Amino acid sequence: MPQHLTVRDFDLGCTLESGQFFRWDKADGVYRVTRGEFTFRVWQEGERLYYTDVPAAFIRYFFSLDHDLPAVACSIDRDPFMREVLRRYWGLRLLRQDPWECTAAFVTSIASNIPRITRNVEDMARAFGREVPCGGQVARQFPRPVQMGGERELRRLRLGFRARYLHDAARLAQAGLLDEIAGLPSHEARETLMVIPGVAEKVADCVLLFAYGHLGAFPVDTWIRKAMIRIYFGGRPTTDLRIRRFAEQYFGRYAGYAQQYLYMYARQNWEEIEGRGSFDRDSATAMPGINPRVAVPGVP
DNA sequence: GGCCAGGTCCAAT
DNA sequence: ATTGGACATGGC
Repeated sequence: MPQHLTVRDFDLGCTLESGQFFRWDKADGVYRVTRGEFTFRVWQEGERLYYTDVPAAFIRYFFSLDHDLPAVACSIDRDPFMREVLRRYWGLRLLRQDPWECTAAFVTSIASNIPRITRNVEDMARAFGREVPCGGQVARQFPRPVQMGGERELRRLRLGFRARYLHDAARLAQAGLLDEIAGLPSHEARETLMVIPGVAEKVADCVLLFAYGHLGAFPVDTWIRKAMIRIYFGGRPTTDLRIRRFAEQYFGRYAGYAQQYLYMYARQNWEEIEGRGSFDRDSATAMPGINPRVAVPGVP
C-alpha cells in the first residue's frame, strides 16, 4: 500500500534522471530506487509523491524536500539564460546520496558515460551487494566497502583502469576516511577526499555536492566545461579552475544547483547552446534586483 | 579505424 | 604551476 507526500517545486523525473544518481530504473512511470539499505518504489502525480517501503522522513531527506527551491533559484538566477534553464527543469533537486556509494559511482564515472556507469554500478551491486526484496522482485544493494571485490574481480566486471581506484577507495572507506569528512568545512573535505586514488577535483566536487550537502561545489566535467566556455567565456577556452572560480562567485552559495541544471540542459540541448552564441554578461549584471557586480575573468 | 567519454595520475617541462 | 600521454572499455 503506497504512502504519499504533498510536494511543491519538485520534479521526480528531472531529479532522478539528471545524471547525479545511477541506481534507479523506471517501468510504467514508477521508479525503483536503491540508496544504501533502502530499496523503494516512487512515482509522482502532480503534487503527490507516492512511495512504498520506506519512512516519510527518508523520502524527505533523500530527495532534499527541505531545500527551499524558490530561494535557491532566486539566488542562482543571474541572467536570462539561467532563468530559462531553471524554467525548463523546474523541480530538479540535488539528492542526498550515501557518501561511499557516491564516491564509488563517480570514480566509476571517470572517462565514461551515463549508460556505461549505470551498467558498471549495477554489475558491482549484482556481484558483491546484498539481495533485498522489492515489489515482488529482487534488488541488489550497492556493496559496502568491506564487501567490494578485489582489483582482479573488478576488472572482470569491465571496470578497466578504474578497478584499482575502486579497490583502494574501498580500503580507505573501510578505514573510516569518509566518516571523518562529514562536518568538515568544504575545502578540508575536498582535500581529504582527494587523498583517495581516482578522486581529484572533479570527482571530489561531485561527492561534496551529491553526498555531503556542500551546495556551493561546482564540478567541472566535459559538458559543463563546453557549456560554460560557450556561454560565459565568449567561446574562448580556459582552465577548469577558472571556470570553477568564476561559477562559485557568479552563482554564489548554491552554485552546485546551477551546475546540475546546466548539466541537464547541456546534455539535452547541446545544439541549442552551440547555436546561441555567447552570453552577454554586461546585460546580466545590469538586470534589476540581480547580482550587482561580479568579477568576469577575461573581460574588462 | 580513430576519436571521445560526468578524469586522474605521472613525468617532463 | 602547467601540459601531454597512458590508462580499459565501449559506442558512434
